[in-house]
Amino acid sequence: MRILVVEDDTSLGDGLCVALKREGFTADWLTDGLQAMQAIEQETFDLVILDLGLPRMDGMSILTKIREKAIVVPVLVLTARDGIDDRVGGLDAGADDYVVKPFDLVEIMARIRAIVRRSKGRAVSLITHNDIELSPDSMQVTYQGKGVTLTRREYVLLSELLSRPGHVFTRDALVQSLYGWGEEVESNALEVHIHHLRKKFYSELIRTIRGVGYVIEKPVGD
Amino acid sequence: MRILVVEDDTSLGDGLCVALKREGFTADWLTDGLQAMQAIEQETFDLVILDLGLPRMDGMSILTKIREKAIVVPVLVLTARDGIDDRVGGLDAGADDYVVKPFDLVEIMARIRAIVRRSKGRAVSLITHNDIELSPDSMQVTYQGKGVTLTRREYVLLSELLSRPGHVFTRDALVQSLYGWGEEVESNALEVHIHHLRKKFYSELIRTIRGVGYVIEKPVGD
DNA sequence: ACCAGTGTTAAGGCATACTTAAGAATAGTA
DNA sequence: TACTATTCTTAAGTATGCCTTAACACTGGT
Repeated sequence: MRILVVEDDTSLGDGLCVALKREGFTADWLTDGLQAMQAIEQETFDLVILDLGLPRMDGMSILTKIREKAIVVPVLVLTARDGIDDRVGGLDAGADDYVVKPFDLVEIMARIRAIVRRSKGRAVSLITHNDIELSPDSMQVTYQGKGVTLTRREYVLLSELLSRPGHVFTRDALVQSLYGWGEEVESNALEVHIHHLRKKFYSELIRTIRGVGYVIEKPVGD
Repeated sequence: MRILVVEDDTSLGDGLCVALKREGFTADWLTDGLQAMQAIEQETFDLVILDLGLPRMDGMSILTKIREKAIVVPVLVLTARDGIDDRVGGLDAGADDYVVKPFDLVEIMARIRAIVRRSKGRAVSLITHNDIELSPDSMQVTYQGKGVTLTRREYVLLSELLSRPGHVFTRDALVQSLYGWGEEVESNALEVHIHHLRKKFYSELIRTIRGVGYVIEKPVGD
């Protein structure tokens, strides 16, 4: 579950990222509006948390452009002002929710969970990779047409890797997405799970980048 | 099958909820328009029963907003007035049906079942799975031709699971569809009901996904 | 060839789920 | 309203299987 935080206030952006990671999300953080727009176009996020006051390209323009380009991603707007017209403008421009700064972390987390839950219910995004089909909606996985039973950890790990083929996930990133920040694991549990996944599918599925982490190869052609 | 009742008249709202629960639905009840709008955005309901005269945000605005936001949920509108223009306005705004107060409980229940059936896209209101037949209308269930007596909770649980074979329902989702948010349950009641269902049918009917929830296997093929 | 990093395997611990039964709650009836 | 029957929840004990651990084998890089 990948979330992009676009916020130029350093302490706020950092705090949000930490809090998000603690909740088990993967959080990326950008402070620049133009960079953010490019990231949104090129990568896939499950949610964008968008401050309105940004350098180089303001939040409202980003929001408008996202909807113009029909990019399907929920957006949670942050603003320092609490003017009604801003709120209305934001919602009109296609924001999924709206939070006025300063906000309570607990509250914003609840809203984030609500948005993510909602959007998951809508989009039936079926992840496909070679002969593997993974439907986040029903938690079902098939390989060459046959159903494959994955345990919870295996499922989380696989869906994380499959969410961005070609992207190298560091061991730390994967461990974090499996366990959050609370309880660190101090053994080779991750490697064991990788092993099980390779066994249930085929061993070339997940490539090891020695000293770094793991990747799923991009399908041919790309 | 989860239904949201939005009605500021206490006795009417309460009466509707009781009647709905008796029919095997899960009913949540709100009296405030704004709260209702938020609930509709954040939760998932199979039907909204909407009074037009509401505090803070009137029914027609809610209805309009639901359709603006493209939230997919059937709406049954209640109104005290019987003016034709209201009726037309409501239907134009996207109501699925329209009932004028005071109404007969039996009649409204029939309409509710009709709407729900229609929205599920089932021509025949009969859910079949292997040797199990479940008719939403009468709350009757047969297994291998013989009638099986299910209690209300068992029925709700089974119909929820059967509504989407192959879909993994998380424990939370099932608890919510059984109880709404009125009364939370804090024990293993869900597991007990699952146990009873397996006993009344066969234990392989419901598969456990450890750490996640439960599924009914898709029949062979796909 | 050595060493750090990674793969493989198996077993024990522990969280999760099942089972059972009894006491609350609810619905039905007079 | 009170009484009874059914249904639901709670709780405790038991069973199950996933996850971690750890020990050892392997692999690639220097």
